[in-house]
Amino acid sequence: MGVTHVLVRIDRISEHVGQEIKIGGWLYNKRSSGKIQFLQLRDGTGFVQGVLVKNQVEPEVWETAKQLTQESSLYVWGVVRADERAPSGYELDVTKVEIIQLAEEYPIQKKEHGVDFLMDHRHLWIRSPRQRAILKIRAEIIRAIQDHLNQQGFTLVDPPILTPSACEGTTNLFHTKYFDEDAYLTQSGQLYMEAAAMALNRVYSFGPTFRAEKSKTRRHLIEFWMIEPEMAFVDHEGNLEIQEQLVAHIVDHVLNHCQAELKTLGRDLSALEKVKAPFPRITYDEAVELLHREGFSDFQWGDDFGAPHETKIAESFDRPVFITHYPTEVKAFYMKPDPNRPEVVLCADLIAPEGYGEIIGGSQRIDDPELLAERFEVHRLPKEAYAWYLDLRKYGSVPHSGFGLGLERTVAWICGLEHVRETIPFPRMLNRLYP
RNA sequence: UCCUCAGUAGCUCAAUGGUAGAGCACCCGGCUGUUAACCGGUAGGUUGCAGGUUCGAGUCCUGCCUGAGGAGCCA
Repeated sequence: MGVTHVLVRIDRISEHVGQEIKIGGWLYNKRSSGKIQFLQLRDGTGFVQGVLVKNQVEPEVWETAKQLTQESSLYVWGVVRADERAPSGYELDVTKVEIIQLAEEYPIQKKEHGVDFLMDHRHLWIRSPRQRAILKIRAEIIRAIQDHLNQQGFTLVDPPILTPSACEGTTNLFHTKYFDEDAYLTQSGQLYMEAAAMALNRVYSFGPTFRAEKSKTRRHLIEFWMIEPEMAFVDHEGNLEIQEQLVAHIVDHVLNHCQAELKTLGRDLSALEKVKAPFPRITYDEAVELLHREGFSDFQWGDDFGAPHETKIAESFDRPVFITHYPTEVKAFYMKPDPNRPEVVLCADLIAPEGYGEIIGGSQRIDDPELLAERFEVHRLPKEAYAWYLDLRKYGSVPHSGFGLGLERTVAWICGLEHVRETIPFPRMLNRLYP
């Protein structure tokens, strides 16, 4: 028999007031005076302070506690007591301490550190309350997405990670070998999801994505995770409704399940509470007019928006905002042109509030085989490599739409973070492959 | 790839071209309610690397390396 079945989790400690319990955890910090010691304990589920008074515990227990170093692992026995002075409302009057391992001098201290130092120690940094809160919220966001999509009749489909060629043919891919052939790490599962939508109707993927871009900003990772839903028989307007319901559900779920974590992060909840469907929609044309009014007078129709433009547009709204009908030229080859106005496509980017930028890019896809072939010519894509994709329009093509939601940008926005590097356990960035 | 900034003790940072320092952490001692506890003490250095200017360089100059912020590109 293991020991875990008798351990109490710190997040359940309120159920054990007055009882003597055993917890397994780590010493997060220690404060002491001559005759009293305060042990700051964490077990991954929460934090609690253990208290030892010298003349109330066995001398061996006192001496054992005195030896403890920061991040030493240990079992602690003690009696749970409600205490208004404790941040969590509960304390543990320690009766016994058993050291599992006495930690060496711990590199991360309870003070400010530089980014480079913390990233070098990411494997330890994730133990801190703030990083723990972010990773918990990330997990709850994933749960909210899967719960919502499953409930809406979507089926999870996993596209390949090793691919024979580019999905969109624009960004730089990570090259590798597939025995004697060339292969690339996926930059999007979308084209495969279009195939899946013709088989299973409403589908979504959730997986890692790789971009070998020399991007070096607070919004970029080399390896990141995307949710890519694809829906048969759904048009542009239906696509937007599915997106706004999903995002509103994510925010609602986090507000309902992560109050403690949001508090740890100091997140402004009022900004999140405003995130209710429907979201405002403006066309690309209207966005350009808005930019002209707001000081970007040299912005030309036909240009794509940069980060400062997205931020300015987002500032005009208190909820995420859809920008629709971009010029065909600046968007991907598979997007369906507006039948009434072929110079723009039936697409939308969802821009998060507070300057977090684009969190969703989506569109209605081209379903006409001849038009799709034409787009291949314009974009100079090799038809042989995409023969299977073109097949989808030959054998029962239907109107369909889809989108990709960037998980890390969504986590950064909901958590109110400065940089996406904190939203993923071990970020892969331009200058970082370690740890 | 381009622009801007930075690199000094384990960490965070000071030091007018003139003896390299402080706080925190570690270690030792003190303290009965601490919240990044506090008080006293010990120890801790190839100032990113290579050149150059100078009587003298952490400081000025040149090149390189590493990192950060941003741009482009994107989610």
